[in-house]
Amino acid sequence: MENHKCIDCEFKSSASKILSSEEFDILEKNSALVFFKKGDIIFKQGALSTNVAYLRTGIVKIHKRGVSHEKILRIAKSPSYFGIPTTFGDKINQYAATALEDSSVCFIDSNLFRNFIFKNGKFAYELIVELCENELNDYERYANQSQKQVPGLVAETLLCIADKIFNSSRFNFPLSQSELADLVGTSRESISRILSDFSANKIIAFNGKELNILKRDVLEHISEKG
DNA sequence: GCATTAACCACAG
DNA sequence: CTGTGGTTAATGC
Repeated sequence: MENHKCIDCEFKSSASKILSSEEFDILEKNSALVFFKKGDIIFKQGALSTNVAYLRTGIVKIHKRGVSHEKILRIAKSPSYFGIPTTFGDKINQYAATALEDSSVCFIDSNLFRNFIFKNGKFAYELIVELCENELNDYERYANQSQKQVPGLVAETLLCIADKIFNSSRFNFPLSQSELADLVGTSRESISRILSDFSANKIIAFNGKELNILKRDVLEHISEKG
């Protein structure tokens, strides 16, 4: 645990911006700021959850063990809450979270968090907005996942990560190929072949882990035609 | 039938 | 962890 001053935090959620200074005091006494390295597990599937998790800085993957292998459900970028469903939906974590980049997370006591929701309607509203945005994004991806061919899904995913997470067409790709497979819902071998193919056609270029999207229009086309 | 797509396996850097 | 080749199953002309 680190000493932290919630009221001065530069990374407040839009919900917590609404809190009063008294509420910030209570928040501070009932939360912990924890730093994670890339690859660190933030919380495990199957473990007891007593805190809400707020991603203050960094990027994490939300993943869940399926019948045969791991499925990445979502990539979350700061600032965002990523442990609300697992804290309020069940006592036991129904999914896991792992840092994809060095990250800092605030763990907030769930009883306190529940109190804020009860007492502060605007706070609750901001949370609902965030949860809804996530849900709509997920619906969008699930709708396509069963209808596009794999190269289309890969193209879509690369564009999505570029636009929504890094706001750039050139960035350090945060996932391994097998993680990308688990996110898209395909095999690691298919990812390898598709990425090689994209590279051979100069649509993208990998420089180590740095991805450069060279032909966004082609990628968009592949993403759409599925 | 024949072609395409993609998964699974195995093995090699 | 990634790249490839062989094989196999499903699907669509």
